[in-house]
Amino acid sequence: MVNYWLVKSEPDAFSWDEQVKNGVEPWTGVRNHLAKKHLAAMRPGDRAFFYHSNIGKEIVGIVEVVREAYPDPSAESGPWVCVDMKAVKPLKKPVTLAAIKADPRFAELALLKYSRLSVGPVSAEHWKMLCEMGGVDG
DNA sequence: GCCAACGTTGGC
DNA sequence: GCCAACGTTGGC
Repeated sequence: MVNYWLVKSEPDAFSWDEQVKNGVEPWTGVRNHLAKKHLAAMRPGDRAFFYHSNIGKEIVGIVEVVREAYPDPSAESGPWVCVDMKAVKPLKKPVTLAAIKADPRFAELALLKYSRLSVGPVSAEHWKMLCEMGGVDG
């Protein structure tokens, strides 16, 4: 069973271009308990949208989880975890936040419902719709 | 255990 | 630069 997710990054801190260039990258720095719960639920093979927050405000690519949650080396203390992500492919056409908001079918999407959550689930239906909007196959 | 104050995130 | 949402902290 493959699950789908959406992860946010400020491109100033870590961008899709860097993800592509580096290949496999640890997804670190999550300091929110709900987001951490989502990280811990990820399994190798799960896929996630890579979203640029603040600058761009659009989904720019698809990544795949290659290593399940392990202790976040960037955390000095606490129970924080990270996963390793691998770039799969960019969207042919980035899907903007404005475009997502304009479609009422996305009202329940975690990205909209919990705007400050940096890691959230995406339903299979939403995944398919967003891939179509982005011009790629899931 | 409640709640006000404060900090951070992220959209606008 | 502002503000809303939300998490955290600290006084009581």
